[in-house]
Amino acid sequence: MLTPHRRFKDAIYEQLARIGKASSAPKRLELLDLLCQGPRTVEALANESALSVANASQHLQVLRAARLVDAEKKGLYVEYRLADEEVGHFFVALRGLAQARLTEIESVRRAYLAEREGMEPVQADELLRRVRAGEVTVLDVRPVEEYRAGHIPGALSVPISELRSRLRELPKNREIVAYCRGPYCVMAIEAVELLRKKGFRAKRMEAGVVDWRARGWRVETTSQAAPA
Amino acid sequence: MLTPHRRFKDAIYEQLARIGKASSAPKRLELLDLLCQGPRTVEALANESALSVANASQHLQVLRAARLVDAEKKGLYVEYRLADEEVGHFFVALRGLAQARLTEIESVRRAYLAEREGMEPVQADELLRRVRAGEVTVLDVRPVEEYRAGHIPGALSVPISELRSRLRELPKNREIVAYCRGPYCVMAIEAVELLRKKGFRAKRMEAGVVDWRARGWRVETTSQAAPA
DNA sequence: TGACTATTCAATAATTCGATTGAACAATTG
DNA sequence: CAATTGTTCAATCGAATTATTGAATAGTCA
Repeated sequence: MLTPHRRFKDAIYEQLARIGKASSAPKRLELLDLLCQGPRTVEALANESALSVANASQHLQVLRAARLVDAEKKGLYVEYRLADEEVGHFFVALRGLAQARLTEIESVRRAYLAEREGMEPVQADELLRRVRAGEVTVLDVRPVEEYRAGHIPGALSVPISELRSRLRELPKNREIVAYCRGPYCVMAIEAVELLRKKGFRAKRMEAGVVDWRARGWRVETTSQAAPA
Repeated sequence: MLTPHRRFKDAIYEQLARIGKASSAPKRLELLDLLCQGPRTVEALANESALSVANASQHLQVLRAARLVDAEKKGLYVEYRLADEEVGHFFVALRGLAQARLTEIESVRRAYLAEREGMEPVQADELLRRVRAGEVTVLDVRPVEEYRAGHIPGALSVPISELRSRLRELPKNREIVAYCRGPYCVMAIEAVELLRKKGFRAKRMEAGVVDWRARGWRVETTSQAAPA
């Protein structure tokens, strides 16, 4: 009593579940999120996600088995990257669904960000529009490598670690919008706090490059200049 | 050595993983797919997905715990439904990603549909355009309840089971486009086969109502006429 | 070539997950 | 009220996952 029809359906949904399974471990989602910012070595991924290298490697291979990431040996290191833009879009969809449906996420966020984000809730769409229109100075506060791998067109790269010493590069009168890896990354929040304290008009944008890309908008990359 | 920052990230990704976990079992994805077509009772879901009722109920509760579906008691039955349109969009994204990245899906599909789908690969976007423009007669060959729960505007409801006896209702000269639950559903394929044999000009559209909705297009519903 | 490094593999133990079964519960019907 | 029906709960077992550890592999660099 196992019709061909049933076999077919089982096979199809089993394939779909490969994607779900790959997305079912918190640490794998963290790795995916990081990879959405740009390619990285196993070691870098392990460090940033607080995993042992062996453990990170294992998770990465699960992701690779699900065809979500690709690996390429580059010199001494193996570099992992998203297999496809579509993977980023999927991640955005998953994150958006979680945000929309799981109220726990908002609680967690509030508990952590608490008062520091005294930032009035900015109208996300309106802010995006102004960023696109070039009406504000856009700051990418992620590490430079991530900026190089892809950033919002026109954005300046000022990693959070260098921000304090590079304040003079920024306009006092024009509004500044800072972004980082996405809604659950704190770099842009810290940047805005610092900027405001120093008298700048600054806002945080929750969206990151993945979100930008997912909307079908162009992303700028800086080709790595290979030193002779 | 567990910074607040790390705790925060762990908590966030753990939440995201709830969605992934819920989507990690083939049978749950099948249930989701069915629910994308419209609300259903536990029994109906169990039947259509070849699960025992107890088993289906268990899976449904996992989905509910992840806030992907809602349950409502309706008389003697409990009716499950998608918790939100967004869930449908997520399912479409997951299915699309699987289709794009997992070549195995195409193999499985070909192996099953094989020659029967001697159907030339239709340009999906072009077909959608013509359907939207009303340039063709659109046939919804799913069971009536699903048609009622939501269908493509202007579509005629002709369940596959009734198609043979209702051929006279259809135009001989105008092109007919049949759709069903989606790309992995065979009802529309069977419909097109029959229609062609009977001399109609018929094509299959892979997209279903979820896909339609995911594009932000309007879906028509038929309010259930309550019999006195 | 030989030391070194980044990554992966293999084995283990702890945990979680899924299907199955039969009982429990709740609402309806006669 | 008792019988019926639809759904959920609880317990069990086998399978699959995860983190951990230490060893193996395959490259690089001097």
